[in-house]
Amino acid sequence: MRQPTGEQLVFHHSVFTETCKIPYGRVTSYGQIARRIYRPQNARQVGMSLKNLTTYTRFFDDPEFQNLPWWRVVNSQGVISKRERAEAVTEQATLLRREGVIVSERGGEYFIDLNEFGWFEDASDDSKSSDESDD
DNA sequence: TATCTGACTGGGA
DNA sequence: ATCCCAGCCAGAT
Repeated sequence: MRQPTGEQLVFHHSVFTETCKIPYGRVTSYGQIARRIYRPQNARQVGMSLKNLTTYTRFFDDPEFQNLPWWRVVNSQGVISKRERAEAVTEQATLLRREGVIVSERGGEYFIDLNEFGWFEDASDDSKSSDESDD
């Protein structure tokens, strides 16, 4: 893997920063993060940033990235996205359940109800944003 | 340099 | 609702 350009580092840093903002017990989508960092066409790239999380986070000093909550990011349908490391999927489901997120199974996939646990900056979530408590 | 791939999405059939 | 697919764009070969 090559050294990311400064522009890419900015992108990755933005993704990590936004991911860290996702409240405990809530989830958001790759596309939503892309929108939040003003790169609406880069949802796939958001996934890549998280895929290479350990590689990219070492380019930054931010200690908050040490325990970055990558598991709070799912796809726009509320499904835990498939990936090369299949184990990471069940691992993500476990981490989410540990935070109280209800993760149900559908044909071998793990599904989260975004109406219940989804986090969106424009959502009028007045009752659900109060149950935060970092670990 | 050319081509393929993927932790994505939204829209059309 | 489900399936399919073109667009997307940085990384990997």
